[in-house]
Amino acid sequence: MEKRRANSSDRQSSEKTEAILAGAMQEFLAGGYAATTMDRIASAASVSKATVYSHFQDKETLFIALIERLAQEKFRGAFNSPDPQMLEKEPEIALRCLAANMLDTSQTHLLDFIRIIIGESGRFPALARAFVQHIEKPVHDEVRQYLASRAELKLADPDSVAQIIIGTLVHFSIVHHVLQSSDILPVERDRLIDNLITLITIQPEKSRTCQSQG
Amino acid sequence: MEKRRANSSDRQSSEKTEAILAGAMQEFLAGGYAATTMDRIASAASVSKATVYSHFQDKETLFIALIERLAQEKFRGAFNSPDPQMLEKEPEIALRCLAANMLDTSQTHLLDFIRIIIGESGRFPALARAFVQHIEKPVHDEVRQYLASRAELKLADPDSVAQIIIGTLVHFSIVHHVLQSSDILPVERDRLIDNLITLITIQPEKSRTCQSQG
DNA sequence: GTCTATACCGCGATAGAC
DNA sequence: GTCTATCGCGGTATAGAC
Repeated sequence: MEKRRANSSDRQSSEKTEAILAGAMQEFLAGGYAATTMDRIASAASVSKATVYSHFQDKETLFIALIERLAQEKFRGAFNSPDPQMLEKEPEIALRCLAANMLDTSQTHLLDFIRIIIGESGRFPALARAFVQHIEKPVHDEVRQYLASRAELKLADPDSVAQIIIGTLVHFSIVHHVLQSSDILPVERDRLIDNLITLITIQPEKSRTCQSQG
Repeated sequence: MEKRRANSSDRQSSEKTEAILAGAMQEFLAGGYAATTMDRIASAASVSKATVYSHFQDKETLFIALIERLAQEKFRGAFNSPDPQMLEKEPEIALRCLAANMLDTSQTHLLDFIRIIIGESGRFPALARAFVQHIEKPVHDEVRQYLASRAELKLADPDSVAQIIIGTLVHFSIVHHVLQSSDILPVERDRLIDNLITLITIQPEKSRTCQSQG
C-alpha cells in the first residue's frame, strides 16, 4: 500500500468514495434508511461527516447511489451457477445444483440487500424496480432459458416454472435467514430442493422413478 | 365539545387506545419504524402526543403491541379459503381456488404488513418469528393437511409441496405488489396458478417412490 | 479535499394545568 | 386522562480553517 508524499488531495478522493460507500453499505444494510445516521456512516468509513457531504449531495443521494451500485455490480449474477459445465448434465442434477447454489449464495449479504429493498420499497419504489430489473429478471431469464432448452422436460410454460423455482427458493431463504424462523417451519433445505426438482422433472408420460442423490 | 360531567376517566380510554393503534398502524405500515414519529401517530389518531404516552410506555412498546395485535387478530387466517365447501371438489379446483384466494387477500394491507415485518426483522427479530408462527405456519399446516388428505395426489412429502405453493404465491405477491414490478417479469397471475396446480396434480402413471431422507 | 465546530431543526419523552 | 408547552438530545447539513 503506497502513499504519495505530495499533495494529500491527490487521487485520494476515489478511495474515500469507496470507503464511504463501504461504510454506507454496512450501516444501511444493517439498520435501514431512516435509522442510519450520517455520523455512523462517516465513522464506519473512517472519515469526517463533512467529507461524506463533499462526495454525496445528501443522505438520499448516497443511499440511491449505493443501492444502484450494489444492484448493478455486487449482486448482479449472485445467483448464477458457478459451473457452466454442470448445465450439460442431466436436468435433475443441473437443476439441483442451481437450486443449491441459489440458496448458498443467498446466505451472504444478498439477503440483507433483499431485506432493505423490500423494507424501503415504499419510500424508494424506483430502487425496488431496479432490483427486479437487474437481479431477479436475469435469474429468471437464465432459468427459463435452461428449462426451455431441455426439450425432454416437456414444460408447457418455462416462464411459469422458472417463477415457481425462484419463488420457492427466495421464500425459503427469507423465512429462514431474514425472518430467522428455521425452527418453526418443518421443511429443511435438501428436502425442499428434492421435491421441487422432482415435481419439475418427473412428467406423466415418462413414468420415471426418482433417485435421490446420495 | 361535549364532555361527560361525571368522571372524565370513563371508558373513553379504550376508545382512545383503539384510535391510537389505528393511527399507529397507518403510520408504521406506511413509513416503517424509524421514519414514523409519535407526533404523526398522535395526529393520525386525533389525540395529543401525551395521550399516546399515557396508553403506551414508549414508541417501541407501541410498535410491538401493534404488530403482535395485527399478527394475532387482523391477519390471522387472512389466507384461509372462505368457502370450505370448495375443498370437497376435485383437487385441481380446490387448489386453484385456494391459490387465487391467497393472491386476492394479499392485495389488502397484508402485504404492507409483510413488508414491515421483513424490513424491521433486523431490529425486531421476535416479531418476525411471531409472524411466521401465527400467520405463515397456520397457512402451511392447512395446505399440508389438505394435500395429505388427498391420497390420489400421491405426494411423497406434503410439507415440501405446501412450501412450494406458498413460496411461489408469496414471492409473486411481493414482486408484483410490494416491489411494483408487474411489468418486468412476464408471468401473469392466472398463468402461474395454472402451471403451479398442474405440476402438483398431474402425476406420473407409475407411483412415485421418491424420498430424500427417511 | 478534509477536518472541527456549529447552526438549525425535529424527535422522543415529560411537566403541569385542568 | 387529556391537553399545551417544553426540555434535551441527536439528526442533517453547512461554515470556515488548513
